Amino acid sequence: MRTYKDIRQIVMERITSNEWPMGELIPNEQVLAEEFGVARATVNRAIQEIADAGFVERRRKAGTRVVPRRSRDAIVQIPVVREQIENMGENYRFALIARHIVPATKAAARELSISTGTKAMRIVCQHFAGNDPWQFEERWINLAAVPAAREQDFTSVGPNEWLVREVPYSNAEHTFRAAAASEQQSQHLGLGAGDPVFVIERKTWRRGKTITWVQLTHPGDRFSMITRDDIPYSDVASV
Amino acid sequence: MRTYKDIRQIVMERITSNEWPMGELIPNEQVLAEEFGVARATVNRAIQEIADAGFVERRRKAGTRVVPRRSRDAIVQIPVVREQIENMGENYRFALIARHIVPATKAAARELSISTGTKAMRIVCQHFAGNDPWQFEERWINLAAVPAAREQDFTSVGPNEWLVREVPYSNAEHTFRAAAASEQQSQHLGLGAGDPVFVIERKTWRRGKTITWVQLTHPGDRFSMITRDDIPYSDVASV
DNA sequence: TAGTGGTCTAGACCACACT
DNA sequence: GTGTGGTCTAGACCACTAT
Repeated sequence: MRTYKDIRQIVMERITSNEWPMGELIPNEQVLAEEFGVARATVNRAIQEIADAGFVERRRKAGTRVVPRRSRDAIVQIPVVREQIENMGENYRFALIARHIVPATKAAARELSISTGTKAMRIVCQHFAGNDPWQFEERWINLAAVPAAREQDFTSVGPNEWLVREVPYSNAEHTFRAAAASEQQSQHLGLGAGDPVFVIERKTWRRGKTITWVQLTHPGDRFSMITRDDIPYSDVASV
Repeated sequence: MRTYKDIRQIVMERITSNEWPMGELIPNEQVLAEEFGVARATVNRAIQEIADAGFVERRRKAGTRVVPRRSRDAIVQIPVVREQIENMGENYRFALIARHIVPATKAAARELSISTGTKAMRIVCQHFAGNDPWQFEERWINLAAVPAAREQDFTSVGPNEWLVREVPYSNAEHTFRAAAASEQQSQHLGLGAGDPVFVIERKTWRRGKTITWVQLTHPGDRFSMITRDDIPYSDVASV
């Protein structure tokens, strides 16, 4: 018997082979159910998932249409620094450089959505792969959102690992960019001044309160992010 | 009546509020169906989608368990350069710098999975936002995979737009990194030698044949990628 | 108004993996 | 062996929207 997965694959093949051209309507559920000899609900599930993946658009009465241009999404795994280093077979080490409770700078206040001058926690630290510096971390924590951070000294458990445990479900915004290393960054990363660095900037919040804002800086010559984006539900050979 | 979306949200709230703690089993479908007064299939659909989003793991006989640590995925929209520039309200312009059919270099042959010295198409071009250089493009096309490229001069339609039309459904691998601008890159992007650039590298293939390998270089001080990652199916305020 | 997708149900049977 | 999730069905009714 044909399962919804079979149907999902057949439909995807008809799309990717241009048997059903971009921009055109495909047969309706009733017709496909008869063709495949299954209930309409089975066809519905198959095509529903294809629509979720963005290859077709469905509208009541109008029918289901192959989406014209496939704008490509990449799913990037934001690395968890300890895991990333250990997966490389290197020894992970973390070093706290500074931990202060100080008035927020203008930039920090803007990112944390607090008033300039409000006290917040500033943390600077660094992560090593073996003996090589891997990541330099500059962080602000909004103490109004996470008051328990006051009790943490962050010498043994890094701020990220602690925050992930403390506030497991938060929204996030990431920015990736290339920059020239600041003097402090280049010193801690063992680079020359102005050398290129890859910066991941992350802001997380929950229920309207910003929790933390952090800049993670990596040596440009030793870091990259890779993502592999295959056509789902398809037999298009992936290698 | 309660819909599967209601149930999906209620279940997500129980997860994100730690009412159902990380690592623990949640009640089985039958129990939840009775609690919510719906059919088991309705509960199944709700939790299935939560499992697809990665918040729970389901195993027959073992039940459904809240996934312990939420490793964060970011969904990055790979920009389509023309759209990106036009969305900024700038005028898009494209300029072909070189188009040759030449023996593949060692690096190009490796990336295209062809023998060193096999003839392939080399394209160098550049994209402008208004009068400012925005992206410098260095591309190889595998002529064995896309023979029709020989007939294209790529003076009016850029190679990317042409390839997207010619081979709409291909698999892809993206790499993001920071680098120092090469001499050619810095000249065309109006940068100083060694200035930081953000490089997007893309390789696409279909049915085992690599189609193209391209490096897209952007001025580090004018380019970044941003991604916003909200907890789905949840009322966790997103601002 | 009519045609399409969206969803639910009650029941059934199956596949898997823990015991 | 047995309890869980995985899937299918036939029918039903609803929601939306193109015409």
